Amino acid sequence: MTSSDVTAIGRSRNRRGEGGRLRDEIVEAAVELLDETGDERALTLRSIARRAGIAAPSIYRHFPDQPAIMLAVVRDAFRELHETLRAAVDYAEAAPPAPLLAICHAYLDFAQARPQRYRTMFGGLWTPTPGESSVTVEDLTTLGDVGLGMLAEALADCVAAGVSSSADPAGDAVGVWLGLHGLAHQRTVTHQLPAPPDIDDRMITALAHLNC
Amino acid sequence: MTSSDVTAIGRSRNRRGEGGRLRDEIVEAAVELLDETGDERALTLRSIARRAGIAAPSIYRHFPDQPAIMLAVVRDAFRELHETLRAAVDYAEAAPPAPLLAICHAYLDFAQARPQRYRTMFGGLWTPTPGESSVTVEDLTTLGDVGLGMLAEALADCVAAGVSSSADPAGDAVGVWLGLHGLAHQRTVTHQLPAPPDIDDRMITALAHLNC
DNA sequence: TACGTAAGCTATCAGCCGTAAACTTCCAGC
DNA sequence: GCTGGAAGTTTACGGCTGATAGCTTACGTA
Repeated sequence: MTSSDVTAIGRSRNRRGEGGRLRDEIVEAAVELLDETGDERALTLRSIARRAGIAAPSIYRHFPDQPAIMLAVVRDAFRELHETLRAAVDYAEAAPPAPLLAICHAYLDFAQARPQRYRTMFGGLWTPTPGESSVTVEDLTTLGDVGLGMLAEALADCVAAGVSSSADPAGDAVGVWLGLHGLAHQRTVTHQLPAPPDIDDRMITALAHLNC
Repeated sequence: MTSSDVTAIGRSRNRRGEGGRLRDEIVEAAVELLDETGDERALTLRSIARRAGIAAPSIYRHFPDQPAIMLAVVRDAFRELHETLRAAVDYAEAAPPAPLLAICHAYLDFAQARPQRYRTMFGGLWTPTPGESSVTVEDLTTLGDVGLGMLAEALADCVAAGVSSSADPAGDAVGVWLGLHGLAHQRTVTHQLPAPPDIDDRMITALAHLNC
């Protein structure tokens, strides 16, 4: 046993009904670890426990598995992303294409502010082998659909307002999202891209068929 | 020690000057493992050795590190990608935009045929912590530039031939690549995308400003 | 005030990992 | 034929991992 596995002295136990609070602390510790190291391999059961200041087996009170923690982290990140996008589209009440652009930029900002979390969300690596974990697949496939729906709606509004010439807003929204994803994902890996500074708007304009 | 760590009986040692042959076998074993498991965490020194039918420490004759194997795998994959793209553009001698489309489709086909390797190439996760490994950073940033250059050239030809209205072929080529990357990368994660079947050409046409 | 139970801990297991050091085998050239 | 070195092996060490079983502590309720 390593000495760092020993419980931190400062922590005081939660009250009777509030044991669930530790659950949030565990997820929080995992997120911190992910943001700092940028390596989801560093999110071991034990390292998370160390970071949260608890003993490793205490995690099993709140999560059945180690992959279950990853799922919680990713789910949290998706919830945060959806809230961000929702806030962006609510804020931009101006005429199209302003809401669409707001969503797109909010998406890119989200990814840039949390590169490691973004990469983990969409990297697909944390996905556990089916049957070996408590995490089920249907949980995952629908996680990204909310954002896509908002994008499709905003693009349809653009078409209705005459600022987009898209003949298939639903299909083109997927294209817009894939373009955003490529840009966002690559930025999480490197900033060495020889891209022009307005690459964001160029891609969005082209993929959404704006002003054309 | 696990019994599976024992050397396979069948292997016969390489001749005097041909020790380097094992190097290729090691990389090959790593690639097989990556393609099968889809998890770069499975590419451990020992699992690679088991797969190659050798003892684990034998790897150190050919690689200083475990990350060095990953670099070799990724480098190999990039070389293969570049050869594929080169072949595609050589084959398509037709007038623009045929070469551009050929490159793009070859790129997407490459990713779809080797999803795990593609994700590893661009996932950024295998990148070792600087200073802790023999792998240097300058090795990595330039790995993808070759393909980008080919793309830019093909796009410039399109502009010259009047089939693209791009005002900045070099910059837009980056956009095209990012779009392709988003599409290719997301496909390596899931096929559940609600994308129209012609999403590839839609994105390429839009990002490259073809026929417009 | 006594007690049941939630909350978290200690101790421990088996398994895998990367790596170092020293040993064996066998070929190539003198 | 002898010998040196290349090729690869065996053995071993320390450290980390996920997980289980059973213990302690303290709080809310009856």
